[in-house]
Amino acid sequence: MGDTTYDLGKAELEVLKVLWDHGPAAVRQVRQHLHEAGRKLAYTTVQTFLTRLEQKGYVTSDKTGFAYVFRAKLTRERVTHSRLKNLVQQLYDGAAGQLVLQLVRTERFTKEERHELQKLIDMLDAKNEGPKP
Amino acid sequence: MGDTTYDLGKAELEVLKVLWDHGPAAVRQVRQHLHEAGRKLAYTTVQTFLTRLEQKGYVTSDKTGFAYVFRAKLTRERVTHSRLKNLVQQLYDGAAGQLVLQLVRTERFTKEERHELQKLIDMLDAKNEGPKP
DNA sequence: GACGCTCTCCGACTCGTGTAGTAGACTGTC
DNA sequence: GACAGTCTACTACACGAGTCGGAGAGCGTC
Repeated sequence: MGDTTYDLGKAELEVLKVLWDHGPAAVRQVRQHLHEAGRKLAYTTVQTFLTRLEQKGYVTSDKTGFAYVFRAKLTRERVTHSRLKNLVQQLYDGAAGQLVLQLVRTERFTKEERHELQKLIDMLDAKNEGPKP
Repeated sequence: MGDTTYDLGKAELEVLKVLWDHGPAAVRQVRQHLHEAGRKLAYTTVQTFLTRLEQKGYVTSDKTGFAYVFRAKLTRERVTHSRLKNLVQQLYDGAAGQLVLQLVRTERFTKEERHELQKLIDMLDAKNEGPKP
């Protein structure tokens, strides 16, 4: 489960991200948010993306009021996971650890993140004392 | 430095990966390796990719013997880094920690990797007691 | 009830990527 | 020195993604 590879273009993802960050929205609102993020697109362009996303089953729409309101169906976590899986697969033949190490090596972390990370590792350590995958 | 975004298509990356995994090679060898990995491509297709990679500056070629031998210029680490940066940027607005957490939460690690990770965190903890980027 | 605004639907165009064929150059062998 | 095999260079084409415009439908307002 969850091994699906979601084919999202760069721009499609931007649109989806607006829905994640700001919740359900109509074309106009989405476009507005994109504008504010420095992304100038024609109304119909945004609409095209939303329509395509819907065709792919990644968002749903319902027409309560005047215009269709779009809502993300696919979660950010799922996309992250899929993207990472892909990355790990393509670059490291599936050895995820290598990637995390590379990440931890090169990225900056806040103190909170380091703590959180520490906790997770402790959990991993605990969990991996015996049970099966 | 190193913030460049490398535009590599899926197939281009596969080819580049062969060079990473097996070292410099001519078209025929690359094609051979791809075949062994279950990827059947016409000779000229592979050649096209190598040429394009060279045009983009990601590989170099030199004609010592009969045929051109291609060598990766771009490293796997750079691509990983760039890809991750992109991912983090696109999905989390640059908050890398979030991604690592998600990764550590959902991926499996070997004992060695956990140790290595632990070491890195210790280093991070030490390093982040004061100095700036 | 006509005007204007906003929405949706559909079509269209461009560019990059994936894929490959053909023509001609080169090299080694009899 | 002619032939067979291999290499390179150039060209081509399809498809998806990114981008947008125009035609027509709904709705609110004077």
